[in-house]
Amino acid sequence: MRISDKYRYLGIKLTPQRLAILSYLDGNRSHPSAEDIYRSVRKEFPTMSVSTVYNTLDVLKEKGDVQELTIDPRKKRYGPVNTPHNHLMCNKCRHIVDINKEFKFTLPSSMTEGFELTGNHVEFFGFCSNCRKKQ
Amino acid sequence: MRISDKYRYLGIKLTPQRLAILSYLDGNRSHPSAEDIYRSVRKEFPTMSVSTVYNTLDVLKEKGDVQELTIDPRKKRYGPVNTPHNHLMCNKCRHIVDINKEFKFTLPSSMTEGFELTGNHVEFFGFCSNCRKKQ
DNA sequence: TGATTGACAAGAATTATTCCTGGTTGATAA
DNA sequence: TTATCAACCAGGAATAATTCTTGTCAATCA
Repeated sequence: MRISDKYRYLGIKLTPQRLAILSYLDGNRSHPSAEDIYRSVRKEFPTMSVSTVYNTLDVLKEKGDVQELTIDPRKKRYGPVNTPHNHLMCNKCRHIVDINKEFKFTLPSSMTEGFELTGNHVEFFGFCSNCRKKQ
Repeated sequence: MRISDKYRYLGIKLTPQRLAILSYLDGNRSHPSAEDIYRSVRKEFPTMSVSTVYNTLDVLKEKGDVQELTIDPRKKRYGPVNTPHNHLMCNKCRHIVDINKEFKFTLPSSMTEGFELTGNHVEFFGFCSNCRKKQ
């Protein structure tokens, strides 16, 4: 099902704002924050407000079309679905390295409590070469 | 190296407050927030302030003795190192299920950019049985 | 003893996010 | 076509978590 059909089916409008955010995220590997998205989409829609960005991201996330990433403990970051988002973060300086590798695990259904799994995210942590020196 | 020796070696004081937080987290599987830790440790140290909790957690984290967890996008949560913290979260209602399974894998050193790895965290996401009904 | 430094408490300031309100739009049905 | 209704959105206020700042204290060391 195409996404526009899906939204029509759900009785939800795929408004220009929503499309703009979706297309900004499509293929985007930079894990932007809401603020980043706001700044970019605002060029096209100067009247758009931050709350609309948050609202929209929530809607798209609920529909499974956008991923909320939890790499950065300070703020939420977002990305398209269907791209692996695995990261390695330094405990000290928060430097983040992308791990371009996909991990496929399955969980025994006894553990999933009826969830429909849509993806996973593996976060490695440790100390980067700079911070290793004095720990 | 014992932790007290390590801290002496680093020229850092393992103060009563720091010890209290360390021991509160030791073996703790409830992924408490800074607030939770504050409320608990305050019983023993009534004068302790929230900023001390945050400072202390930062120090302990930098030293690799405490893990900052990113399960909950609303606030930071903390846990002892060396315990697996894997989760399954609903994209819609944010319901979180603990996955009591340990995933052990390594990364090829070509990907780690000189990091010293100390752990990992696997987060599964999807839709819980309630939210599956209307997506 | 005096100076230096790390640690701490308290509260102010900041920042990301959510909430609220009122107006607008677009689809639907009379 | 027009009325109705719900979804949508902008703007800004409110909230909650976290960080920053400042003054004080205690331990360490010259």
